[in-house]
Amino acid sequence: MQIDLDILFTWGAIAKVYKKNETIFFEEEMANFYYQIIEGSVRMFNSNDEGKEFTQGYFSNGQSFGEPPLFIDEVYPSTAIVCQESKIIKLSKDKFLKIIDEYPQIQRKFLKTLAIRINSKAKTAKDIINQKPEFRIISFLNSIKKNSDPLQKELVPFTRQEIANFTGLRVETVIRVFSKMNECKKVDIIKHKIYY
Amino acid sequence: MQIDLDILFTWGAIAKVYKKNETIFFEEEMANFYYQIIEGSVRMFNSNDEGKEFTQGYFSNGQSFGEPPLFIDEVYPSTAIVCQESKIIKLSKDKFLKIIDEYPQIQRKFLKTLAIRINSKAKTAKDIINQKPEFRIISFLNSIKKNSDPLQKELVPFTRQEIANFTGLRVETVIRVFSKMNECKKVDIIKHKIYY
DNA sequence: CGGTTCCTTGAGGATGATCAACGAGGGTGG
DNA sequence: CCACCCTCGTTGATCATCCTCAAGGAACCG
Repeated sequence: MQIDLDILFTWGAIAKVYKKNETIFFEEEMANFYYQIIEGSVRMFNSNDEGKEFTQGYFSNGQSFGEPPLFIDEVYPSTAIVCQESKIIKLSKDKFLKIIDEYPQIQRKFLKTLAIRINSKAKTAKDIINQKPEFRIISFLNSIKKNSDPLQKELVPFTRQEIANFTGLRVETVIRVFSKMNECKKVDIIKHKIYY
Repeated sequence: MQIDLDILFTWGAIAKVYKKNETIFFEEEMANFYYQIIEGSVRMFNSNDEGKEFTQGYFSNGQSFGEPPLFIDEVYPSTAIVCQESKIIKLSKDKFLKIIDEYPQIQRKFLKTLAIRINSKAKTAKDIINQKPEFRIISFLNSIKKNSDPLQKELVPFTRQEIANFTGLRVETVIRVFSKMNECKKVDIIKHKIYY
């Protein structure tokens, strides 16, 4: 989902540049701003006591993130950091909610956005419960694959650690599963790069 | 979220009685109706090849369910069945979307509802990844507990199997965890009933 | 009181996590 | 061009844990 930049700036939004690995907001922090990425990418994740991380989602150019808590006066369920230097628009919660009220089409688009996210979270939950590391990894690969043709393999633009964080597995497990999948021709691995 | 019954009936909704364990819609089925429970309760879940189930959510009196796919022309990510004889309102997708357009306050409420669900799904995902059966179970117990006072224990109205389905664990594991939690006084078990 | 559903326990096994160590690649500065 | 560093990938051994399977007990309901 993205709101037109003209509208955002008219309502007093500011653009801020975040350095690589800078945190935008923390888990449990009250939600006070609407964020929309002009350029760059953002990762939302949770980490547990032992430092193990779980990635809730990646967001990039043009996308907004962290909006749900704004609608319900809640805290953020996850932490958000930028993966690379990023330019991000920031608008106060009040103004954001006013925009929503003012422009019904925008509200409608948010409804769609949230519906999409619920669907994808439902899918993720289902696949994670399903145990079986290979199953989890395949469903992650499917979720990021652009074309759906199994014959036309594309580069998987994630490190094994990142995939581990997405699937809730450990790096070593991810590596071993990929080795097996390579043997079974389910993926190609060329120079350590994964193609699916 | 619930829409006023007068409005629903005015727009041609009908109420239908479902028998216990009857299926309302299946996973992967196209979403064509809006459903709202007048009386009864509904469970949405996925099951994998080996018959292991994962419960995505329970819904009861007054609540609507299965709306997200309506907004985005999608199929249902899970199956919905009634847990007990239930009276449920059914309205066609077209009419539902018209109501949404017609009444901005209703649209706004749906935005809130979806935001709440995203938050709770994010939490669930986080807790499930966190491994540790006891941790998963406690977070499930917290999510259903009415009062938040740990001293004032209340009956947990779910069977061990149901809790297993919610947490993605096996019955035996759930039972063993509860036995331990009983010893540590984290829960009370009286006549096999669990109090938390 | 018979049947059904739910709960319980034990033994055994599979599997993913953990720990530790090393290899490969890419980029940077001398 | 080489040396160094840093991140990422890889491998093997060991361990803890949850699942599986099997069998039996308890509660509840008509």
